Amino acid sequence: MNETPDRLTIGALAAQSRLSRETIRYYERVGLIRPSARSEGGYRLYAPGAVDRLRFIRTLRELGFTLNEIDRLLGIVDRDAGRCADIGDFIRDKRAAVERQIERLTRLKELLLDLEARCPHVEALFACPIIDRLADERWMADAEEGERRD
Amino acid sequence: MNETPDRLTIGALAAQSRLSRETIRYYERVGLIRPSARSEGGYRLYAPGAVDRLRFIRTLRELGFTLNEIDRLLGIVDRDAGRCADIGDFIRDKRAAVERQIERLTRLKELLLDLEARCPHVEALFACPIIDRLADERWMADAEEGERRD
DNA sequence: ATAAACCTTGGAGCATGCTCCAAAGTCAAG
DNA sequence: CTTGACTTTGGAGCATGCTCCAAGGTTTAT
Repeated sequence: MNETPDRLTIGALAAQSRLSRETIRYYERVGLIRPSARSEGGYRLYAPGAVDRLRFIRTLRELGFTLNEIDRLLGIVDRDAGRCADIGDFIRDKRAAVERQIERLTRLKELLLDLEARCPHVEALFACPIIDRLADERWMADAEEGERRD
Repeated sequence: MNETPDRLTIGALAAQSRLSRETIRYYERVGLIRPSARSEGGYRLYAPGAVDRLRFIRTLRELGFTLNEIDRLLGIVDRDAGRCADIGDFIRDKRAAVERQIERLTRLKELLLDLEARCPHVEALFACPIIDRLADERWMADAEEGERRD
């Protein structure tokens, strides 16, 4: 009594989600996912929806979210009103952070495109003005409030 | 004989770069930055350009670059032909990764905006279709090549 | 009924990137 | 010339997110 189209073992889930078995078990330990059942012998069995859940987690990880932040968003997925405390603030802050990151990445992309165009001539690379000055306040993280100069 | 407008101590540099002294020393240990001089008593003294260098590093860190990747880009800054080996490939790959990340973040932003509009009514949140289905192939990391299903 | 392929738990180990500390020396202001 | 703020080195410790392993049980194909 085991794997069927709607009961994946951890290995099958790993293959479909492109995460390792170990990572899936690790995510279980920290509370991000649980098998929907166990076989008689104790094997974890997952519903097919677990594949989407893990891809959601993987995507957010690749975008720089911590497992803790992902857990908060999964609180919505799980309709867990408890984990949704202050979720509004969280979402607003995250959206703002994502917007800032998009802006910065866009400027970084331009720098990289500039560098790319100068390759493969190292001399030309060295002449890149942004790199040369290492200063472009439109791109770089700035001081923001709180900075005091002596 | 010490701090002047063009000879910052580590504390002043930390304040201006918004990194801690400890972090700056750590970056020195791993080769990202070096003081341009030392005082008689052994204090690190930095040229003002160090502020930009550290802001460059901080920005790239915040965008998800590893210290190792940052070191490669600093190889260009330092006109170090040695560290520039294969830099063209590196830049191309990075530019592509940055582009992909911008795309994904843009879609994520849309999800977050949707969720934000549904706040603060938890019921409405739970009704978010993307969250509900946890599937949006336009946004989610996908399988790509290499995935085999049994 | 046996082998190959899979799974279990528990715990150790590791890479990255900091962060903190103690004991001691340096510096600038009054 | 003392005091208090600052700095030094070296090393330990820590948070995150995996990753690997051993010893053993389960499944399934033959």
